[in-house]
Amino acid sequence: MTVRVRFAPSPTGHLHIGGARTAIYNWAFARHHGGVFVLRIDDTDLERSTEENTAAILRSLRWLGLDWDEGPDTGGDFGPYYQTQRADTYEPALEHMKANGRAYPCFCSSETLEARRDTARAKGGFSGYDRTCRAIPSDVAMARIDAGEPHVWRLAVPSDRGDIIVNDLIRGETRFPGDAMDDFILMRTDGTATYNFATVVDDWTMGMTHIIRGDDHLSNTPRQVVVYEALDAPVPAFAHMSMIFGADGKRLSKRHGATSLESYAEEGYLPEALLNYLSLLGWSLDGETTLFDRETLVREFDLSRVSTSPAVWDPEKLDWMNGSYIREMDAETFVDTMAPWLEHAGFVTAADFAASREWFLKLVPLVAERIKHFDEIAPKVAFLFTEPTIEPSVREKVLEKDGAAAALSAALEALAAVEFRTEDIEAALRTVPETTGVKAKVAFQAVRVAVTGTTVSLPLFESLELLGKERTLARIAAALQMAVE
RNA sequence: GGCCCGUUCGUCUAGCGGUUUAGGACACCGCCCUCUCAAGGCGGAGAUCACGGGUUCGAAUCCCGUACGGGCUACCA
Repeated sequence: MTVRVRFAPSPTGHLHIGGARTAIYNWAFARHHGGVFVLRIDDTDLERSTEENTAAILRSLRWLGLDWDEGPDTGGDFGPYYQTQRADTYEPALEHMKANGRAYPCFCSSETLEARRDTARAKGGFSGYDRTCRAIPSDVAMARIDAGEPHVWRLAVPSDRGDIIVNDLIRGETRFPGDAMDDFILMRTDGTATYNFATVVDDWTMGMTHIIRGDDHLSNTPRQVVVYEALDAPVPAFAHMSMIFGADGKRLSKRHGATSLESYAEEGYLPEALLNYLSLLGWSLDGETTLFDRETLVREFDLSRVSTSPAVWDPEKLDWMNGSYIREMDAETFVDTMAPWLEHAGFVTAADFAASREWFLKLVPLVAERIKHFDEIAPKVAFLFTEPTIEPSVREKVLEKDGAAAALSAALEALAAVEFRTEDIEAALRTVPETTGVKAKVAFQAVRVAVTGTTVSLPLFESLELLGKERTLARIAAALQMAVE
């Protein structure tokens, strides 16, 4: 049997980290088994669902490198792939359940329901629907419906159903007491299907073989199992992964920082790194391997290795991992990736990149091992495109230090005499401590500040080569003025 | 309140009854490298396996309970 799995986000916002991981696991599972990965947009929350959000979610999934075999944009034999467009399948499903006595109309008002629930809960024990309307003879019920009385349709949980056992692929056997099962609402007064009814009908009619989702749905599973049974539909296999928490042990939310995948893209994280990191949040390849590519994930992914306990989102580890991927990039790709960041900073234009590609390629090794994500790049290379301003405190600490002026003067002279290549620049600057008696560290820091404006910079000799002789000498001369004043 | 799930270094995890002085990764600390910062190399500290009972010759691993955390308990999804 072909494996069919789905990712069914609600377009009420951008793709969240947790949703992204659910998508990855479903995708990896499908690809591992040569199955079908389906994307369905669960847009039944009309109030909050938007087309923009749907588009953003698709964009984020693609950015991650996930592809789907069936979905809203790709089509497929099991469409439509928007839940709102599947509403006409719920009515026949309900008819089936009416016919076999597994659905019944309920005329209880929300208010009486609420009151009964409160008293039941106060007494302790079962607080679900008390099945009042289940006792109404069907001809009476039909008459009331015909008379136009408002009603919902409820699931009739068989009284002899017994415990519902879910053999979860991640957590193993989970048993839910049958007598704690609620005759929950399938169809609302307005004729729309509730979540637990709609998803089951959708998953069934779309031929899903495995439902892989967050464990916030674990408690919904026995309810859904009973619906499958009432529909005489095959029950799919379930796998519930734990959720992602923030550092405080609460569900990850906005107050923990960026939670949408899009914001990570905007900060210059690489999709490969996010995929890798997210994969490892609740799954392990072998306990040792931390860096792996998409093909390895597909080859090795296994639900039995998915963790049962919640994982805490760790931005520092993501940073490390992203940095690691950045360092592994080849220079050409790096240049292409950094281009938009430098353009956005206003340093260069796309044309500059094409014209000076060699120059940019030289910049790569200097900056690659110093950033964790691409939005850190602009400040590090700013001195190459704009005139640095030297903070008074830096000026005092470095340029006005004893020997700094002498060192700058000597550096100016030595550099003026050489070709501007890294090796020659280094050789020239190394003569400065000898000729002036100024300590190398002091001399080099003076030059660094003169040229970059900062005490921390990219490697000095290489930086000077990239800056070029003219600009370098001008900046050192200007700094020398400051030093002697 | 009821039902369900979870609990191994700060964090992600390995571990599926003896091979464990509980392994790896991030973070942290130290040393090396070194023109600053990184990156890299080497080393270190860090977990009485939530707690309490069992079962067993033997338990992080199996069972029960307790605590704590989370989820569901809606005419939300």
